[in-house]
Amino acid sequence: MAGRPREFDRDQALEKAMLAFWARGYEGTSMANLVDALGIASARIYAAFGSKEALFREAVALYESGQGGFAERAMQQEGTVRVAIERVFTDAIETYTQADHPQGCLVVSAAASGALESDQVIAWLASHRRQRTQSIIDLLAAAKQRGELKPETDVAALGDFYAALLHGVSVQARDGIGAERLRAMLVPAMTALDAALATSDPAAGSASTSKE
Amino acid sequence: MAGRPREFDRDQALEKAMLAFWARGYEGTSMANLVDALGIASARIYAAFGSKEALFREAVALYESGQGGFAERAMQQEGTVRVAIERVFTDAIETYTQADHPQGCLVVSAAASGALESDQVIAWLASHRRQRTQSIIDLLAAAKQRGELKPETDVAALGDFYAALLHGVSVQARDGIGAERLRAMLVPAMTALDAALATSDPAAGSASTSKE
DNA sequence: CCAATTGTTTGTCGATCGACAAAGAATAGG
DNA sequence: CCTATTCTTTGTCGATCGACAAACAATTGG
Repeated sequence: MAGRPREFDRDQALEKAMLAFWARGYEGTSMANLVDALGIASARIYAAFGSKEALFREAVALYESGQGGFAERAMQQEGTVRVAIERVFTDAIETYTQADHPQGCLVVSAAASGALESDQVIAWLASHRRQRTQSIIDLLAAAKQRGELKPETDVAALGDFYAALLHGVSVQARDGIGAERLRAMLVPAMTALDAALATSDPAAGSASTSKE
Repeated sequence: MAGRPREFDRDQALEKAMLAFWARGYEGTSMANLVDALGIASARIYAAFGSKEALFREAVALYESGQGGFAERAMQQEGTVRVAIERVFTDAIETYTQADHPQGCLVVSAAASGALESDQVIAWLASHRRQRTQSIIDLLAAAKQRGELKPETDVAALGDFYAALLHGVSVQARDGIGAERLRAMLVPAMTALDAALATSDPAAGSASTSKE
C-alpha cells in the first residue's frame, strides 16, 4: 500500500476526541473544538474518520472499551451477585468522579437533548443505555438461576432499579457530587439486593467505606 | 400605559416554548424552532422575553410550577415519609412517561452537555438538580426528627440515593422505558427506606400496582 | 387630534455550523 | 525515475446560529 504516511497518531487523536465529546456531548462539541483538541486541521479529521458522527461513534466505542466498560468487566468476573452489583457501583463512582477526565458517563451525558440532525445519534445512544439495563437484568437472572436469589425475585424490576440508579449516579457525579457522598449512598442502595438474596445471612456485606 | 397591545398570548407562547425546550433541550432548540413552535417572528420573541436564555429560564420556572413540581408538592403533603417518598416516585413516573408532553424531566434532559456559550445555563440547571437533592434530604431529616426514622439513619446518604434514582428514572423514561416497568422498579427501591423506618412494621406498604 | 409609547413586520448582520475541493507533499511499487 | 496512492494544507462553501435595526401600525393619555 503506497501513499504518504499519516503524520499524527490516529489512536491518540481518537482519545482526544473522546475526551472532548465526554466533556461537551455530541452536539456541544463543534468541529472547531475538535480541531483545537486534536491539533489537526478539519480536513485531516474528515480524511481519517469520515465525519463528525463517525468520529463520535468511534469515540464511544473507545470509551466503552476503556473507562466506560467497568460494568461489563465487573459483571463478567466470578463471584456472587452481591459482589458483582456492588462492584459495578463502586467502579462507576470511581470512574464518574475521577479528576483526570470529565465527570459522569459519556453515554449518559452526550445525549440529553436531540436536535433535528442528530436524532439518529440520540437514538443510538439510547439503545446503548437500554443495552446496559439489559446486561444488569441478565446478570440478576443468571444469579437467580444459580439459586443466589429467591425464586420469587423480579429480576427485571431489580435490574431496572439498578440501571436507573446507575444513570442517576452519572447525573449526580456530573453535577459535582463527590465520590464520598456517592459511596455513602451505596449503603441504602444495596438493601434492595440484600432483600432478594436467598441466603438469609443478615447484612452479608456492607458497602466498603474504606480507603481515604 | 399606552402602546400597541400585544397580539399573542404571552402565557401560551411561554408554554409552547417550555414544551420545545423540554423536547430538545436548551441548545438543541434553535430560535428557528421557537419561531415555528410559537408561531411568531423572532423579533417578537426578543421583544417579549428578552433573549433565548431569558425565555429558557422562564420556561423552566413554568415547568417547575407545573408538571415539574410534583416532588415539592408530594413532599409538602401531610403523612409519613414512606408515603411521601413513594408519592414522589409514582408522580415522577407518571409525569415522565405521559404522552401529551416530552418524556423525562426538562431539568435533567436539557442539560447534559455544555457548549462554550451556555456554560452558565448548564451550571444553573445543575444547581436546580442539586436543590432537588437537598429537598429530599430535608424531608428525610425532618422525618428522622419526628422519630419516623431510626436515630442512626444517614439521611444524607438516603437522600442522595433517592435523588440519584430520581434523576436516573428521568433518563430511563426518556429512553422509552414504560410506566409499568418503572413502577415495578419501585418495589426494590422502597426497601432502602423500609430498612430505615423506626416502626418494625414489616412491609408497611407495597408499591401501588393499581390503575391501568 | 396629537404625541408618546409599545407591538409588529421585514430584513439582515456577523459568527459559526459541518463539510469538503483543490493543490501540493511524501511515500511505495514498478 | 515515474506513476499511483495517500496524506496535508489552504481556502471556502452554503446553511444555520442568536440577535437585532429600522420602519410601520395600533393604542392611550393629554
